[in-house]
Amino acid sequence: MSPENTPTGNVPRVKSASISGSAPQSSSGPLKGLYLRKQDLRRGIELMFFAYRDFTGEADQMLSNLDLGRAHHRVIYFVGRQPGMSVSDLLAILKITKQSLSRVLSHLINTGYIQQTQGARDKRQRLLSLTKKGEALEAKLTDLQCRRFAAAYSARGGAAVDGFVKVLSSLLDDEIRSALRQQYPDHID
Amino acid sequence: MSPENTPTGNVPRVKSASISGSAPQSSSGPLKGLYLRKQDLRRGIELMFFAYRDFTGEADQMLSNLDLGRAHHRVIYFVGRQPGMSVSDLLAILKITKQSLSRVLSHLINTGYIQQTQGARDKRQRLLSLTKKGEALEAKLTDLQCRRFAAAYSARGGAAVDGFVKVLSSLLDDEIRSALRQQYPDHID
DNA sequence: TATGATTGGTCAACATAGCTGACATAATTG
DNA sequence: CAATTATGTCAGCTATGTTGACCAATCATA
Repeated sequence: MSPENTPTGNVPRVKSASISGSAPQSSSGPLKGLYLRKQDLRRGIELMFFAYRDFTGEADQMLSNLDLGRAHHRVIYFVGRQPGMSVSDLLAILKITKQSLSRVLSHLINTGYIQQTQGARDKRQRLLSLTKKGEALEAKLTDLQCRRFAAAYSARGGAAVDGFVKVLSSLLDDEIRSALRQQYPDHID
Repeated sequence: MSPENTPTGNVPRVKSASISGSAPQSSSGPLKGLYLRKQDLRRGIELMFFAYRDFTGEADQMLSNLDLGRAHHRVIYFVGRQPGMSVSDLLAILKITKQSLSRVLSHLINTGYIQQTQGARDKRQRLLSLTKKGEALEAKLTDLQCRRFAAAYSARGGAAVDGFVKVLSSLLDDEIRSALRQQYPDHID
């Protein structure tokens, strides 16, 4: 990136999407338009990378002790969130192929974390839910991650949480954002 | 998770890390302590999952057209961010094994995206930097992701960005957070 | 009711990107 | 000189994604 190599003290900005045309002044005002500098955007990129890795790290560790991976975690998490969901519901959320899901899901069924029941209205459907064993694992994993969020939220306060949720929502693809908007009744969007 | 199955309208909270002992009241005040409900924490978990996927999606697409993957992207990104870094610097950032890095890095060197120069002070070091070709690719990829951040930041404003950065920082492992604190002069932490 | 679409599953093969373990070379450091 | 460090390499394994080709059961409808 050529503007990255501009000489000392320069503050390059991205050349798109300015909402109000007004340019930023001086520095470091908490509410000023001064958060579109290249360095601020890169900080966002890097925070997403590191935070995602740390956010998943503890759960990954616990999972590996059970010979499970992050893919299993996702299945357990979303089935626990919405028991009775169909396989195609899950595929739509995870956005992976059914062959990829099958490997993981079969294993979770064979090892007694997840059970399937035939759909009542549509007998083709295999509705997914956690077994007692699955619920116990989901609880441990989700508690781990919730604790991390609770600590971060508590440390930063409600206004920061509000901004966090708003910005994350705006980072989503439109399709996903509108899907989530329906699921969270009090979603900030 | 058993509290997940509590009957209608219940609002279970996580059982740790309350900073001020004060309990939350009523609902929906933007600044109140009412952001530690289980559903709020799960929303955070899910937003991280979806936002990270969407955030990396566009770049992944562009990379796959060049027969590169996300691992190559990380190398290109961090070398572009800090040209002249050593291999062990990069390993410390990525937290992968040198064997994993080697596969990706060798490929990037062979295909002319990255070059190595012998360290002056320590001749064992191979200092990494982007070639012109590498700079061009880094620029395209980073621009893609910066655009997404710029749009989100613009849409939500400086206060939201501030909260976003604060909460993401607090989600980090301590070790990473203190490392980042040094790199960003005006970091909110 | 016959046909076509949907839901879910399977087999096979492949790619990416992580891992461990065992070595090797060159340069630095004590 | 000996130990440590920085880097690289070979070999093999695992997890998780991908295509493509099928198949069976069920549903919806002309």
